[in-house]
Amino acid sequence: MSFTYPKKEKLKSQKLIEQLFSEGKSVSAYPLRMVYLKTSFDDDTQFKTGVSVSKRNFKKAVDRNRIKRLLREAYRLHKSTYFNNISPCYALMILYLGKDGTDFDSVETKMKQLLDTFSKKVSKH
RNA sequence: UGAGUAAAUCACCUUAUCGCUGUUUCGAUGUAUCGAGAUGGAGGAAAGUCCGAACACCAUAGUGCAAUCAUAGUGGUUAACAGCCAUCCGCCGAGAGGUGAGGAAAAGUGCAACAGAAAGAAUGUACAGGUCAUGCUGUAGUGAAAUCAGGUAAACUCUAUGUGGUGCAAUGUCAUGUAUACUAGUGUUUGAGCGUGCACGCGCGAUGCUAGAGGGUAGACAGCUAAAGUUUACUGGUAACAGUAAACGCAGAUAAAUGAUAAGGAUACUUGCGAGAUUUAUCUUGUUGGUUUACAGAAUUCGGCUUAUCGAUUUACUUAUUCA
Repeated sequence: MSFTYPKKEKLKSQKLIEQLFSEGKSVSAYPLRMVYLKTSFDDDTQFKTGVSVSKRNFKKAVDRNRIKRLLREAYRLHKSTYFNNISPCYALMILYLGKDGTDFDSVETKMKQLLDTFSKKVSKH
């Protein structure tokens, strides 16, 4: 697994996302929260991940874009270190719950925590 | 040099590493992907969605009436506009300039603070004049306005002109799925209902329409970026703008790309320290550290308007002072 985040690994199907939010479980490391669901994909990808920032907390599109970019970047850089030992397929959605802006360092540390707790929780079962 | 006015331009940069996305070339095969290379990848407002269009569909979007809304000196400009340019007039400013919702008050209705006897209905008080007599006439006094065909139309109104609707989630093709099922009402050529309020006309229309309850899909491609295009030069025009020539080929994402990190530099501000100048508390400059670098993110595409915006630069002009 490399540091890439191509189109295939993005969660796009509206149906799957609805299913994810209604049936999925979640872990959180404030201000981040990850919803996940065990599933399977038609193509070979193991994970499909989406990123979301509430319009309620960030009114301006620039701020939302900025945070989504930071989230994607942090996910991209750290997913390989935590996901190598996981075998089943998962759909993931990472949410940003905070109301204030942030920087890359804090997002990175929180992302590590989040992925760590996720991988531990999943590998138990 | 100070103060100011009006236009125009720019919107931090460079390198390295790791990524995202469009196009294209080559190679590999499991024929749809992978790998490698090359090359594009946010704005002046991309924003608000306020006007005007292109384009698409709604019977050939057709006629009349009504309503609504918009515009409002004059002339020009444009595909079009409520925009823009020029100019007249009013108001503001010492000026460069700014600003205006600038058609009509003898069609009608309404409204007018304070002051004042009285505010659209009539005349009161004082003085003077005049008459047989009388607010009959003038002056004073209040006020923006006191009979003047008064003011007011960012009050109704009238006049002139314009105005069909829905918007790229339009629309078309392919794929996938399915229910021409059930209940009630209504209707089938003597026509329910639909297409804009009404009327006419025209068209669609029975596997219909309305209501209830319920089921399914929600993917791909086209539309989708060559355009009333951008830049430069010349010509015409006071100008908006138009014409000619040359060059360029300039984002196309879709849970939505254009990013992250590190280093260095630049701009502005500033703490401390140092130097210089003088008007002795200001300016110029060196260095170290710190803080800044705004508003803001394409979503069918253009022309405008409006709003947000740290700052920087250029040009033209006005005015004050000094010098010649």
